[in-house]
Amino acid sequence: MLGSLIGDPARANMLTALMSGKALTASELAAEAGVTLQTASSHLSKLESAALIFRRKQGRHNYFALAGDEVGSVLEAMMGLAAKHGLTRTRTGPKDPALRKARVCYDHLAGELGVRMFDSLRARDFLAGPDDRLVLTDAGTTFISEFGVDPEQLKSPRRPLCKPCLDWSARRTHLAGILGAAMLQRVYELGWAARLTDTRIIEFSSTGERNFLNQFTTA
Amino acid sequence: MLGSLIGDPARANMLTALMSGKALTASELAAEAGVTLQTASSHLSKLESAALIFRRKQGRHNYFALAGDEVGSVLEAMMGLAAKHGLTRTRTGPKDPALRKARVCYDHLAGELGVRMFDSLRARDFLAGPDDRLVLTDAGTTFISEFGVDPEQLKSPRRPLCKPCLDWSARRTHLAGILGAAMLQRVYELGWAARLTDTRIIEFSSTGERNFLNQFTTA
DNA sequence: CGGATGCTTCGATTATGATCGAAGTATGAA
DNA sequence: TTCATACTTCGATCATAATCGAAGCATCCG
Repeated sequence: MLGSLIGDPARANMLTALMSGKALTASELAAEAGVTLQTASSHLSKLESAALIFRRKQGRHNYFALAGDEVGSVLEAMMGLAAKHGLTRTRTGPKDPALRKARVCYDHLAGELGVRMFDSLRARDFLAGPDDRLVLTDAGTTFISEFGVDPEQLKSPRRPLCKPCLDWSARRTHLAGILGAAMLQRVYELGWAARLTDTRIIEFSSTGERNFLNQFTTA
Repeated sequence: MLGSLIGDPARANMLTALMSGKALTASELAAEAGVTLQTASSHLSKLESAALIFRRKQGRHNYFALAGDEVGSVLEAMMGLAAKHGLTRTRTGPKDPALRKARVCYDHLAGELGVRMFDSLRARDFLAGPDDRLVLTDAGTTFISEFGVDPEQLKSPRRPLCKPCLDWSARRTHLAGILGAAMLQRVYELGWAARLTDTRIIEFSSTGERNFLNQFTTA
């Protein structure tokens, strides 16, 4: 059944990664999904059997890609509806504590710290409006400016400024959109954290984490 | 997660029944799904929490319906893909012959007649390009103008003009996008067909259907 | 050739969620 | 008012499938 195939978070994350249009190896997809290679292999076999993806073997590398535009289109429609309705994933996210704590989701911060940031911005009225129409308040604009994010660089006709993104591990919302991406970039610039190579883990230094928690207080 | 919500067979069967556009009671939906009333109730609660359906209580009866045309559209796309890939456990498309023939998919024509329109436009080179980049040809622009659709009103920065949409019942493509919606509106204006109240069925008069088949010939 | 890397397959573990019996509440009808 | 019907909620049961360690196969590279 298509729904249950896509409904598994690990498979959903792999399909999401493949929606970029790039062909990825099993190892890369395992990292995207935050599962072991054997688990990923098992999932990929199911997706392939369902003709949602196809594989191309190059030596010892297996490259996987979405089977066609129709697949991508349906996935996109589903994600759009899911995003609009703020649907909760049933899995609680990856086992790896580091991934649970802070990781890359597309291009913004996810995990407990990602949720923390969102909650903080919400609690302090830096973000306002219902989840499907989040806006940055004047106070919020001031806040991010002082944090080092230039509001002027956030304008884009094609991508929302603020967008809630349902966090896989925390079952709550973290901040996506242009602002989410810019905030993560700023965290990198400040040297508070860095992305571990070939994973989605974002590793904070102890000082960086302390600074982050202070900056994005929920008290 | 949307996928897993829809992926459960009982829920899938209930959603399928609701795609007719009619509101059904919990008891009716339990029968559709082949589960007890208490199980159905539990499932319906989940679907309602996910805003995929809404309920209307009339005395002791609870009527459930899909939350909107958008939900129906996504479900239809999923089912179309599932059917095409042989992933479905149930019959392809609705059992109601009227729904199979012509129904609303979001805001455009689906079903056999919807596929017929698309095939016709394709066969006569009114639409060109690969499916992910469909464009209206000059001949096509002339054709739709003569049909009574104003090309100037079709411009939108936010929505594609032509877009293929996988048809649930026919396992083939029907036309979505602005043009698809405009064409359906025109069919209504011409009095060839009308949407049945409280359903997604589009009912053609015999004259209307004859005219439609002539207009969108595949010969 | 031997060791490293990429990946598949097997099998045991366990978290998850569908399921239904039981019980309770709300509404309708006689 | 009593009984029937529609539906919700609770909780125990258990089937399912995701998960990863272990092992094996295929390919690459020094």
